[in-house]
Amino acid sequence: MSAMPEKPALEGLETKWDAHWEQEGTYRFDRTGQSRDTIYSIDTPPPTASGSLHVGHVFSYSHTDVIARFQRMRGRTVFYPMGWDDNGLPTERRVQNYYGVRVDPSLPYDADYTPPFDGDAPAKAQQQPVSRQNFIELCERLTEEDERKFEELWRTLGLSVDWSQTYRTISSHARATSQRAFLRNLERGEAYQSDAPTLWDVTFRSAVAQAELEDREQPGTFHTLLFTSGDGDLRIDTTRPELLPACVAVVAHPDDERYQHLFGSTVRTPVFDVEVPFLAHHLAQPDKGTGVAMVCTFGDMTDVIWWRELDLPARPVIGFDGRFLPDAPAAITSPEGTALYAELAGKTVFSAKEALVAALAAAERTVGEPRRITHPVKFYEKGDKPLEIVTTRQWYVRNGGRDAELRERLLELGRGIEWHPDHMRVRYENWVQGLAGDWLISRQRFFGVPIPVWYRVGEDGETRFDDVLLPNPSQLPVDPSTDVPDGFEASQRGAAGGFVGEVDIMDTWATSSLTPQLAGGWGGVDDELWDLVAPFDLRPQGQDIIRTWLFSTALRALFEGGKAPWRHTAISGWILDPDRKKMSKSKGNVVTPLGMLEEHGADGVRYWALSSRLGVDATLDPQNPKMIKIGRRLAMKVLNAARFVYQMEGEPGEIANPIDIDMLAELGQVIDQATAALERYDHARALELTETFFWTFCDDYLEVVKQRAYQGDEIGRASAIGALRSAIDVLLRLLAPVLPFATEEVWSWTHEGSIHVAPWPTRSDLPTSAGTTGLLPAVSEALIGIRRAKSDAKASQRTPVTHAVLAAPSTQLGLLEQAARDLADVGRIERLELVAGDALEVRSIELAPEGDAQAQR
RNA sequence: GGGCCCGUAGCUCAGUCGGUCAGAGCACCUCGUUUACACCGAGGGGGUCAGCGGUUCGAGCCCGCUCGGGCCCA
Repeated sequence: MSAMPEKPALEGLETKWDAHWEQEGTYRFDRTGQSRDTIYSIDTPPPTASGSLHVGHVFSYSHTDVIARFQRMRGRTVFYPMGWDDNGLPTERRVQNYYGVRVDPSLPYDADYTPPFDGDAPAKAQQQPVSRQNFIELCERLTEEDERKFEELWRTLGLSVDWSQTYRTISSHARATSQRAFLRNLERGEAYQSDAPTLWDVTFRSAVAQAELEDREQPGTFHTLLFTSGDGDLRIDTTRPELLPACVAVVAHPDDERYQHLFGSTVRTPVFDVEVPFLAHHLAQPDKGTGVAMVCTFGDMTDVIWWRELDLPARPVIGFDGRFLPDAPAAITSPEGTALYAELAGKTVFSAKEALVAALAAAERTVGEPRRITHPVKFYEKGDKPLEIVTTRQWYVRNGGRDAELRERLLELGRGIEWHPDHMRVRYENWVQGLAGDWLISRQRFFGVPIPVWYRVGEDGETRFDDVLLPNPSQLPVDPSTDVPDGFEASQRGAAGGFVGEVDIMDTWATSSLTPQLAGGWGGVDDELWDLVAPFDLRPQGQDIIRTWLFSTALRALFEGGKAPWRHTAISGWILDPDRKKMSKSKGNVVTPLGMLEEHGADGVRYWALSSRLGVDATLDPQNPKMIKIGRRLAMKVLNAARFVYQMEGEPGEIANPIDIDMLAELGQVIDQATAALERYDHARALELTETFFWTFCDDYLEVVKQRAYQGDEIGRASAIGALRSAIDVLLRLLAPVLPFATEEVWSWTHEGSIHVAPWPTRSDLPTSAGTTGLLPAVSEALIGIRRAKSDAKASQRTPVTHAVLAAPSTQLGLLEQAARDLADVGRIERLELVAGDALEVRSIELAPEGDAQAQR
């Protein structure tokens, strides 16, 4: 116990109690003697280490913490680890720019490597090539600093994380786990490689998955091209005339009256003069342009569908760099066509379009002027050039996109999870039902978890991609670009009869989808732990990553264990600025969370976050953070009210006074309702109930019994003090998950041990089992009447009253008589008369003459 | 084009099972410097529950349509 201060304050509580909790191991996860049922496990989102934490993080992580604290107080051993996502593009870029290096996977590891710069790399520095392993080590070094800052912020916010349970997505452990899971997917046929048209970012020169796409409205131009058909010129509108050399067919809708006679015939492309079939397909839109579309390999995903379903040849023209390939497709045979293609070779899409439009115009194979339009174009979410589609060999993981049975199992899994709020399940279901293909997990980047395979090289020197060489599990993690498969020598790398390593890495989600496994010691790392924590109780996360993180985690769990990775998922909303815009760095409306915590205090900030229900967006005006101020006021009130109660002298005794009993009975209801709300993950409701009662407790009950607690007879005092202390002890515990600092401070004045491991209150903690009678509400109402009478008379609330008449309906009259003495005391009423009436009201009030009022002071 | 969420006081939001639900806080106005609290307290005014129609004895709540806002997918 610590001494009760004369004037309690919120300042400094964060530092004081964080250090104390760390020292005492208050939030330490101790598995001794635990079973799965006694543990509450949380699959915490690992924030991106190289990013910065913003108020949205503070918001949603507070939602998680309140549940962790509630479960801990209910007696569960809480497994609440924290991860850092330091694997991925943001980290890759930051490390490149910080140290002035870039990965070259062909380089050997250098154990004594020193980077050319250390945070002072000039903007346009020539980046020094380093091996992947060296790059990973630099990443680990740099992100350690970020992670320390993050941890500090989380500690200031009061997250009850066990800081000895942290993991990093680029660590050796994470790479090994990620590779192990991939190899198991491969073994079971859930992962496979395939040569297929792939969405491709030409800037990053990497394949992109469906989950990473976004549509952006872009200006475009419609050109009308003239093909040659059996009945002469055939008009075809296109926004991508430059793909004409890649044209493999033209299509119209099977019901389109205009083209019935042409289905099954062939047409010739303008200028390149290639013969292509005129086919029917239901995806052709009759109302778009002339209703005929040219099919090119590949302009968009519809081309891919046509190509696949109509069994068309591939005539690719765009290379990995986004430029036209050097050689024309073999179908172009005319001298004019060949010559024209030679002009396009090596050009960017943009330049090729200009050149081809000019050539078409010169040949008079266009009609009218180009029409400017705006249309949605697919982009990589981190990219700034439209995606192209190129055919490449990639690795995929099955996800139900091409398998109805698997899709149904995923939907079933989703139905087995309790979603908070429930309607978020629909977003998951929409995503699963909308999947267009399997999950492309290979990335042509350098930093990340390598795909752990090698390929045999034939005696002819050709790589046999179908002859995959796997590491043995004890080797993990491996980097195939430097490690050597069993049975080979390093010298055989790339040699005939030898091997080559896969250079691609995995999509970051291929690692992030394993956060339960990473945190829980899956895969032989710590089997005992895994059995204790999996499946996890809770996955908290943002609504924006249901289609990525939540979905991919569910998928991996389905493959590994056949069931959902968690029992509950709690989805937090966005933070919006006062204009209802989502806060983001690019809009410049981001508030730094640490500054906010320092200015207003953690309890106030938490109150703001916890006033919002799950799944609901919250607004925050950084200039005027009303809710934070209200939370701060509540925390301050807690300090003052508790101090007032605890400093009353006298021993608590039997709860004998009717109003004391009724106050506790009301509190009993609050306990039940708040507990039920938290059990259904409705922290906002629990807070609202508790807070409302707390203010009534302070403003009305406390005022009413104050006099008796100080100067009443022994029985009256003992009853008041007993009721006050019981109530405060309960209220503090109800508020502890929301206001961990203020409540711990107060608790420490009169209790040993932390409030955060004290038992969650129940009705049986109360020194009375009586039901509510309506006395406390009646007293509140009477009190408001008395106060209003004084207010109307423009008198101070302290003004003595010589005589007051209070009318009440018979039901309340009997109750009020039980509290008449206390009411008279708080109103300073010399003679309080209770009479029957229709409504509870003050009939008359006689204030003492001014002189007497002065005398009171 | 399809799906989901939202629309309640000037603002931010609650409203559980259809029946004391027209609510809270903030803001505003008035009063008060009280031995827990001026980082304060007390009191007060303020709403056509987006609109229209339906179900019902009864609708903020259930159903349909319309309007407006947001998000996701195509």
